[in-house]
Amino acid sequence: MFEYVSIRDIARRAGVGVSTVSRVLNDHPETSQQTREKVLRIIREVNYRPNSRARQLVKNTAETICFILNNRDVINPFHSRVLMGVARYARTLAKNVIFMQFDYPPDAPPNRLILPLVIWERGALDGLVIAGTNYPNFINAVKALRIPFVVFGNNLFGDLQIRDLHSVWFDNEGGTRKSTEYLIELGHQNIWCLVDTTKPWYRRCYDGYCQAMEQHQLRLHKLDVRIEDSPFNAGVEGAKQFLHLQPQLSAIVAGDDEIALGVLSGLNQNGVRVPDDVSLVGFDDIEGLKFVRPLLTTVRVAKEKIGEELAKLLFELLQNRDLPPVKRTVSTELLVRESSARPGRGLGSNGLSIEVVS
Amino acid sequence: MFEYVSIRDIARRAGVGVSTVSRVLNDHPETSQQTREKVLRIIREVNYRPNSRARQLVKNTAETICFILNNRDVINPFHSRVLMGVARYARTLAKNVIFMQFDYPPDAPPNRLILPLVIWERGALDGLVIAGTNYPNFINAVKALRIPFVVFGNNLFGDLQIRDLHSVWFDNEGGTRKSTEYLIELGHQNIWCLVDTTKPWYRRCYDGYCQAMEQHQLRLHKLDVRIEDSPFNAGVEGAKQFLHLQPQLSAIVAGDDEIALGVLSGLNQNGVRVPDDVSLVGFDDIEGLKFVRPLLTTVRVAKEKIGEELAKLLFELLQNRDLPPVKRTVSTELLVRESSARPGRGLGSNGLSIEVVS
DNA sequence: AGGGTGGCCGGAAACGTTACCGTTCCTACA
DNA sequence: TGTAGGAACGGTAACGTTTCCGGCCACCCT
Repeated sequence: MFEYVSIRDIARRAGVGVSTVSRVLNDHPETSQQTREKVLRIIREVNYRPNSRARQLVKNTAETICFILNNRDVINPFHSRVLMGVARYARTLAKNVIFMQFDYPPDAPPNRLILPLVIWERGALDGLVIAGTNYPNFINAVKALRIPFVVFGNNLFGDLQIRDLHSVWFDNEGGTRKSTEYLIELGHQNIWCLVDTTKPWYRRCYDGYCQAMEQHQLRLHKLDVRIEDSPFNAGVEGAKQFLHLQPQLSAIVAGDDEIALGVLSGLNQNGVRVPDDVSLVGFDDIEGLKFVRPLLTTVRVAKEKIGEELAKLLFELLQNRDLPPVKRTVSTELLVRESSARPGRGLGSNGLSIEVVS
Repeated sequence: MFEYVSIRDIARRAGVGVSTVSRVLNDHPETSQQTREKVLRIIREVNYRPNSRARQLVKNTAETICFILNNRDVINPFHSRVLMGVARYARTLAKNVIFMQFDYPPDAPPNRLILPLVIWERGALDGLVIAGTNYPNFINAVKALRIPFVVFGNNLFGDLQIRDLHSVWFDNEGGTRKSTEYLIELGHQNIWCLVDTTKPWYRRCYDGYCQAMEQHQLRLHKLDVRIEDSPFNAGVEGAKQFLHLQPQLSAIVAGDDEIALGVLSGLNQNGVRVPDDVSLVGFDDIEGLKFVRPLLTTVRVAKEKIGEELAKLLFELLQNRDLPPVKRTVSTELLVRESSARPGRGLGSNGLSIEVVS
């Protein structure tokens, strides 16, 4: 190795006690100006850097949280933004963020779930941000460890008591309601919603769609598909079914942007033009779609803000362990672009393309 | 708080010494079968979980590395794959990965750089994976701390002595050489390379292109642009200049996929068809391009593999601090899709579309 | 002059482990 | 029977901090 200089060395060289050095390091007021300066000088001279592990041991804090991405084999653009939000917020508080990916079977009982070591052990973590796709068993297993945690709500499966959790959501329902209302205001009536209602998040989309339609006393049209792997492919498949419904069908609300892209692709291949023949709206505002024409009208989710709120809530919880469970929602914003237009042919997109920027 | 059970409690309850409990916990052989079982039973009964901080303190290891993403305000799809590779590899060794984003001015002297606390302090980290865009000052500042580190090489600026670093690269030069050679084999001769040679990584692309061209004694054509923010826009601009060169120009090698998309967009807008009029190849194989037609011929980079190699190299270095500096390169692979074809009109892409899958 | 007060500081216990070292006890072998 | 040796285990000193407690001294007030 190489020479390790500890607080005791500093104390010796400065001719003071270790507690004095500690006080200087931690900006405690009960030190005289000159001792403080002397100590600081020595510290700089020998390039002393305190050992955080020892401090954490005695202060019983890790200064670290864990962002755990469950049941995902990649960090998709959505979650990478969320992670960034968490990391950024944590940094303002000089806390660290451990990133961890973890897979677990949804049906294993909580006490049989083998959690990552860093979670199971004591002291490595102050708290946990649970992201990715999640099921009750994992949440309950973490709960049993009595470690403070917050959950990203939208991709949560099962019948958890949300009111017992600290969670952050984006407003899936409100967003889809907004996009549906926008279509209605454009003059569309025959609006279809393409979702997979076995997934709670798509289900909430559908609920938002229903609210808007019912308020305007329009008939509900649902195309309910099973999305296993690729939402894009589901969209392509959906488009095929929509072909039979043309031209009565005049607009489509897709559960997310990937589905919408599938629909777009499927319709294009069959000569149906968007938005001339059919209007299309998505959800999420995923990145990397600036190359696709027509530009997709969608609902923007402030992804980084979600991460920020997750971290903020967790640190609030760490400050006050008795904080009553709270569900926070990050609002969404309609982004009108090129894939939507008034019904009735010939009305191209150009005249209507308005970009809303926050 | 709530009751904290320590190794001493276990020892007391089991009627053994603390060292015996420790031996059981760490699978040391010098324990009898029955003591071991008794201790384990008590541990389960009271749900004891060892405190990792204390262990780390005495063993002088953090079991943790840090993935630091420098000078990026988002985790782009490329780096999210790299991070995933690092996290996955670390997990096989039961190590943790701290994720951190950090910005620094390229021109600040190393000793004036204020590093993140977790790096500067002792004990929080065993080593460092340096990713994102980097400059010599940061590397030197980390070097001065004597903390083991590895660097993702491709986005490195400046005249660092690479031979003094542990670094992992993907083969930018070889990849572009391959894609250029492929175009040459298709029959193209008038091939242009669109890059920004002030950036080392694009420079390496250009070098690869040159190697292929020179080997076949073809004339070099470089369109050298300055890319400040958006490679896509640079591509669009580049396309405009290419218009004047048509129809002599028959193929374009773009520095990366984003540039290529800009070129594609720019050419399309001006009625030049890809690949019928001009062939186009990119670099990186970025995700989310499955929606763009024609599908882009490009060079695939095994992004997750890069992360894996970074982590692997770092842990090797932690095992053996005297490991001589090594530069490892992850190979690339040509991905022939739809944006490239034989020169001479009318030859559409369909007949030539071959997907190479690893 | 004596006592009270407050600023400053040093000693040492604690945090929860691991690792070293020494002790005990049992077995095997001369 | 005596002893060597090894298995099993307990005590305790570390690891490098923070914090509590008590002591010293200077100063001020009565």
